[in-house]
Amino acid sequence: MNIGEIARRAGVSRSTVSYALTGKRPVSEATKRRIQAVIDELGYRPNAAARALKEGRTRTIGLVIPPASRRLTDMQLGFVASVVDAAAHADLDVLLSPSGGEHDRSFERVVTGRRVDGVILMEIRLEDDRVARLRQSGLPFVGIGHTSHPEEMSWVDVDYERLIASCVHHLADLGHRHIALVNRNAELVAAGYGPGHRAQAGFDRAVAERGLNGVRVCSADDAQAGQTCVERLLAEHRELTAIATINEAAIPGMYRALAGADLAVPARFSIAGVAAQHWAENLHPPLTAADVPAGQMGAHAVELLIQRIADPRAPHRHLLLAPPISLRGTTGPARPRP
Amino acid sequence: MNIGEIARRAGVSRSTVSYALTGKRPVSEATKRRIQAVIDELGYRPNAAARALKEGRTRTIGLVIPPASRRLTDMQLGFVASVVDAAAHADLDVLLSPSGGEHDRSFERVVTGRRVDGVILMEIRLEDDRVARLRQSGLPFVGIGHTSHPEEMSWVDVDYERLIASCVHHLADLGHRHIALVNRNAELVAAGYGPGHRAQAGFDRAVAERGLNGVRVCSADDAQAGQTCVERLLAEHRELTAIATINEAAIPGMYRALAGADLAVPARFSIAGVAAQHWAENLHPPLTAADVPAGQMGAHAVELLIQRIADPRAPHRHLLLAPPISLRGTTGPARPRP
DNA sequence: GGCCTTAGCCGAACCGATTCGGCGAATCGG
DNA sequence: CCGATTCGCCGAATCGGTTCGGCTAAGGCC
Repeated sequence: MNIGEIARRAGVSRSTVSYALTGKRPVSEATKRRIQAVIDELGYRPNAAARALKEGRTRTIGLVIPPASRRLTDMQLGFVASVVDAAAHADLDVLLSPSGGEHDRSFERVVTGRRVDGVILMEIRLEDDRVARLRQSGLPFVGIGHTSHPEEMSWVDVDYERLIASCVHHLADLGHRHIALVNRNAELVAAGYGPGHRAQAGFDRAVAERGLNGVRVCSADDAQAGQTCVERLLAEHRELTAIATINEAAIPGMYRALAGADLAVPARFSIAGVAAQHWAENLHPPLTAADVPAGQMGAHAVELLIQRIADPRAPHRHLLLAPPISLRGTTGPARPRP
Repeated sequence: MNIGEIARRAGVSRSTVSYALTGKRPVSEATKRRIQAVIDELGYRPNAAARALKEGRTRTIGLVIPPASRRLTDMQLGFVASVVDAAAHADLDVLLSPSGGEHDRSFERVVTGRRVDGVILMEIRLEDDRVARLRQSGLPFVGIGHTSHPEEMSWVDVDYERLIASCVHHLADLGHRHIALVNRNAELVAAGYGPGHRAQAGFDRAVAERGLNGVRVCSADDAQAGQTCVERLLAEHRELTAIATINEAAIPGMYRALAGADLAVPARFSIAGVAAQHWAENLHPPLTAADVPAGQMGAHAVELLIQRIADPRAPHRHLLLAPPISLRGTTGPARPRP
């Protein structure tokens, strides 16, 4: 079921079959039809490996995700889904590669084995050696997130700094003077996870600008941890009346901690955050949050990558998204705690 | 940076480099070291396409997931993660292919373009034409889930029938006489989604065996739908005291509906279900459920697939998992509703 | 009618690996 | 010391496509 077989049955040469399929040289209508008939009959598809070998491109992109052991957040899941979707629309296949854990063999295979035409990198650290690795390999790549040298690569990202600042300003406008930031898990932030650092920066800036009392804490990325984190927070900072957060997964636990402390939301306590729209809407009550358009981001990343593959020496492009805050009713006027 | 370059710099032939790397023929230690030195210096990796072309295998497996538009359940996410993980451990790459939506081009490419050595198929319908397609193509594949002809393919699956029956028996043992089954969304079940049908079968069987009053409903797969579904259920069946469910995503909404109706769990109302362990544990209160070991299932699927690739004519193997119910405190003795 | 263009097709080289047959030298047994 | 094995390596074929140069016949032009 190779091109030679098709050629033989159609009574033409292999090159003619190839040209009939790609259209890169003229082939008579009659011959085209004859070839197509044979192809349909035998269900022939060109061998991807042979084509990749000769053409020097694989029509495949790599998607580097956090290691499987770590659970993806709802937002990350949205990225993956939209990347896969956008790639499918562009007739590209997606090769998944978990990295950051123990098996960096997968990442190495993808980067250096010429298995893909380009790479989309998720969960980027401020100093990320995968970026260095990709840069030196010359493989086109686009980040979802960026490093401390944003100009040296193409990326799309969420402007966590600005968004968290917006949350703080929003809360301050409502009269809140004592606000906590609940960040992602401490190891991630310590390892230089960009969103974690930028959220801190935005929080600090807004707190300073408004002359507020700000507290920063980290919580592991699950509901249980969110609950104990906020319980402690409430106990240790009795004047606290609001929380800003980028830790999606911990939010249900925060709700529980507040309910347990008899602090109704938003009557007695306010929460605002940055989260995937789907997640924010499905919380109860729905979270007032900057809705990260995960679906668009993945699509943009694919688009950027396709351009980069087409012209690897074009200047880098960046896309910093700062969606507006959707008021859903978890923030209200400050009321001092009893 | 191809094998010829390495060979030239090491002063040997290309075949010797190949044999030095694969070890399929003896090569002297001295030559091996010399070759390895050149390889390390240049950072050479064999071209995957060329190797795939010659060897006739790609060292890649395809993972066919539900279309990106649909959100993956926590359980499905667990499958994906564990498949990727297990594949990485076996030095296999994973090609993602969304299917079932509009872009079945991706599926066709994977199946017929010889881009993968085998396929893992998720979310299988009782009558699934992708299975027919794969069978006729001769490509080895393993299902996570199975069709109405279970003997004609290899698969791993959760014994929903037995597990839901166990839930019902457990509830009956606690004295519940009026039990509802909350299934996955209606379209999916109508389309012949296996777990949905088998859950119904198990529910009906157990209800009949214990002479109970059983109600079957479907709920869309999100919290909001779960809430309205249970609210209606409670209103229309005032004697109901327990729910069995396989609809993970709807459970938080069910909790809310019960709380809204002043039915404390488990004091006045009981819930038992089938869910990913991680999900059940992170609910509040933690759900009494048969914990689907999503992680193991993905690993098993990969293992089965590897065997199948190695010997495509070996008899099919099946793995039907029926994990025990973990009592976490959402079920208690029946108490008639006011 | 002769010459030039062009459409339409063929043959062969090539991409970068694997793999098989074979060859020279070293080793071994008798 | 000679024939048989074994070791270590090479050369060439091969996988299945794409692509380039070239050939033939038909058509256009003066």
